[in-house]
Amino acid sequence: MKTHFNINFLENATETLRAIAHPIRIAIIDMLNKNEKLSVSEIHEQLQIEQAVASHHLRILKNKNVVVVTREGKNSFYSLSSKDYYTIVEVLTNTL
Amino acid sequence: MKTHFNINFLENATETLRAIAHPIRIAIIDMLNKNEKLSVSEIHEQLQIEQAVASHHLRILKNKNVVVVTREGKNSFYSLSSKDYYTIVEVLTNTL
DNA sequence: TTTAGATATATATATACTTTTATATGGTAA
DNA sequence: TTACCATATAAAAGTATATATATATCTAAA
Repeated sequence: MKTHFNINFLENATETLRAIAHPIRIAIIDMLNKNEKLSVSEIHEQLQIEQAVASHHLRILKNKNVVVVTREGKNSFYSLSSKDYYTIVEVLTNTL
Repeated sequence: MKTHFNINFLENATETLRAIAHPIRIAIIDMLNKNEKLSVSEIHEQLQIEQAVASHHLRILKNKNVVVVTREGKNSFYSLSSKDYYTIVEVLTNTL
C-alpha cells in the first residue's frame, strides 16, 4: 500500500480505534471524560458489570495508551490519557 | 450495562469505529478528505492495492454510512458522508 | 501472618474479521 | 450482441476478538 501517511501511523491508529470500539469501552471513556479519575469499583458498579469485565476492558484501553493508571492503596485509579479520545466519541454523537 | 448513553448509540458507535479501524480504510478516508469524490480505480491505483481489495473495503465503509456512492457511467464515485469522519483520523494524528 | 477487599490475569468456546483469489455483474461502445 | 472496462461479490483458510467464569495477585489492617 502507498500513502502519504507512514504505515506505522496507520497501524497505531487502527489499533487505537479497535481498542475504543466496544460499547463498554466507549461508556468507560465517557465516564472518564466527566470524572478526572475513577477506580475499577466505581466503574464496574456504575456500569453494572462484573469487576473482572471492567478490569479486562480497562486493560485493553491501557495497553493502547487511551487511559493511564495510578495505584492508591488498594485502588487503581484510571484516567483518560488525553481528552482527545473523548473527542472521537463526541464526533460520533454528532453524526450518528 | 447501565449508562446515560442509550445502548443503541453505543452499538452504532462501536460498529462505525470498527468500520474505520483498518489501515486501508483510514488511508481511504484521508484520500476522500482531500478529494470531493474518487472512483474505485483512482483509489486502488493510488494506494497500489488490488481492485477487489479496494472495493471490499469501500463496501465496509458504505455499509456503516461513512461513505456514499454515486454511479456515473462505468464508474462508482465515493465520497465521505461527513467531514466528521476525517476528524476522527485527525485526532489520532495529534495523539499518536 | 492471616484475613478481607480490590484488582488483575488465565482459559475456553464461540464468533467475527482479514486476506487472497476467483468469478460475477453492470455499463458502454463497436 | 459481443467485447471490454469498471466494479462488486463469493468462498476458504487463517487469525483475532468477545464473553463468561474461575482463579490469582496485591495491599492494608487486624
